[in-house]
Amino acid sequence: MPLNPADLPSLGSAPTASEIIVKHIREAIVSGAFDEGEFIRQDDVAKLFDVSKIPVREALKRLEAEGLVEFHRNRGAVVASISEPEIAQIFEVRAILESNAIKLSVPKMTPNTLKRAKEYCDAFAQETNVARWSELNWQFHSCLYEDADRPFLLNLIRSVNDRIERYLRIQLTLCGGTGPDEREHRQILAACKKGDADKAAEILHQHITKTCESLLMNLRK
Amino acid sequence: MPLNPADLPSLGSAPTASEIIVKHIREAIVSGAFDEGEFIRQDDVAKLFDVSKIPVREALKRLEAEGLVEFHRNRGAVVASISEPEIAQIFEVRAILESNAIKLSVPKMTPNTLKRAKEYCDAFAQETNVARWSELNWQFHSCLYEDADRPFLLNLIRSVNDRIERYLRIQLTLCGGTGPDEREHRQILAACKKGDADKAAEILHQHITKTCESLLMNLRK
DNA sequence: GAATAAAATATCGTATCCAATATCACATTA
DNA sequence: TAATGTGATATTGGATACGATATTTTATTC
Repeated sequence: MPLNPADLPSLGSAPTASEIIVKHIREAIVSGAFDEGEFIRQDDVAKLFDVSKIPVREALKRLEAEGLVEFHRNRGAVVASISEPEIAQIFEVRAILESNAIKLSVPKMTPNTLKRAKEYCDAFAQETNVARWSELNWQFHSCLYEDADRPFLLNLIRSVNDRIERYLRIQLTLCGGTGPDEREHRQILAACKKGDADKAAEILHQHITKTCESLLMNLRK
Repeated sequence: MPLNPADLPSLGSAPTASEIIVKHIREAIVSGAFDEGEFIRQDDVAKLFDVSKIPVREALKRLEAEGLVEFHRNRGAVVASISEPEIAQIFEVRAILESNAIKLSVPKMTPNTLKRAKEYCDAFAQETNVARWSELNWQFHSCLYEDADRPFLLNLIRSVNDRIERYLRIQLTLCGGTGPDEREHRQILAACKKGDADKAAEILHQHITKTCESLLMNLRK
């Protein structure tokens, strides 16, 4: 049998209440639907999903481990607020991880991946909706790392990205415009097409660093 | 008052039951006290700490997010077992993160840090107890990254290390001997003393890669 | 008005219960 | 005998109700 039975049950069965809640709250935080520092009331969430508080508390504990919420003892969970130095450090880690990921990916990159990346890039250039823009941005970035075939690294990159996406969206909502981003994306893509892994990594590193600087500048105003 | 009262309660007050349980189970998994794939029964843990199931379940959800346990639906939590390719990927990420961390740290490294690192290194060379050896190994490594002043990066490195420490300990228990490790530690230390950040990063990268190869070899037998 | 006391609110945790499901031993059948 | 079906059991996932504790807000007193 080609399938390992031990791996299937957790994948095949319906998600638990706590899993569903984790997913929704994570999405709400990442997308910026919650305000920074806003309290997430257990009772409110429980009523919203029509469940008891137990799965809600489990969900919040999980999100705490992901760095998306913080617990204040006997006061509850708040949407994690990230200081400027922390944002800078998270972007720094992004630059490190993603430049290494693309370096591993480029030598194995398929024409199909390049085609998909170009499509995301084109769609990204035309999009005006913030949520969709953010989605396409991630699609573009992550598909450049996929051929590296490093699921652990890719999951880590996703988790690190989740922590700062709300700030990127806030910036974009306030300031609009993705001009320099698109140009840099095309440069990265060109380096990938040429098979120049080091060049792609270098541009990507600069791209992420620049995004961070721009974000911090806009956040300070 | 120089302190913000809102930030204190979570730091100053006694940990919650769930926090205590997280800490103990994490330690038990990391240290290898649990067998890989072993079920962690909610009732057993609850009785052990003399609490109800709720804080236990919250603790297990947290550890799931950290990658230390896996849930099998309606069967419970098991100690996460990591496949060989996953181990290789985790070590690869370690090499990436830690070599970058030491690169950031070396230019700012204080004489005191170098002194502490040497002490850990010396103690490491004489130690025979596995748990203590592992502790000193981490102390040595992490103190080399501290002067970088990047708490987010350091926490990430710790979390990644936690996932594989149980395998390192198993290897050490079975095979003993830390000869090559100690020599490489001294080489890293020498590069740090000289202020050669790139050299330190390079040796560290090789050191971690070699540790991984050696671990996989021993695990396969 | 400032300091203290009391009430309201929400979390953290307990105890008990129930339903769904996975496992295992056993019985049945081909 | 081997494969399949069938309970019995155990454990999880979750509900409910309650108590304890800590924080915030309101009210009261000086």
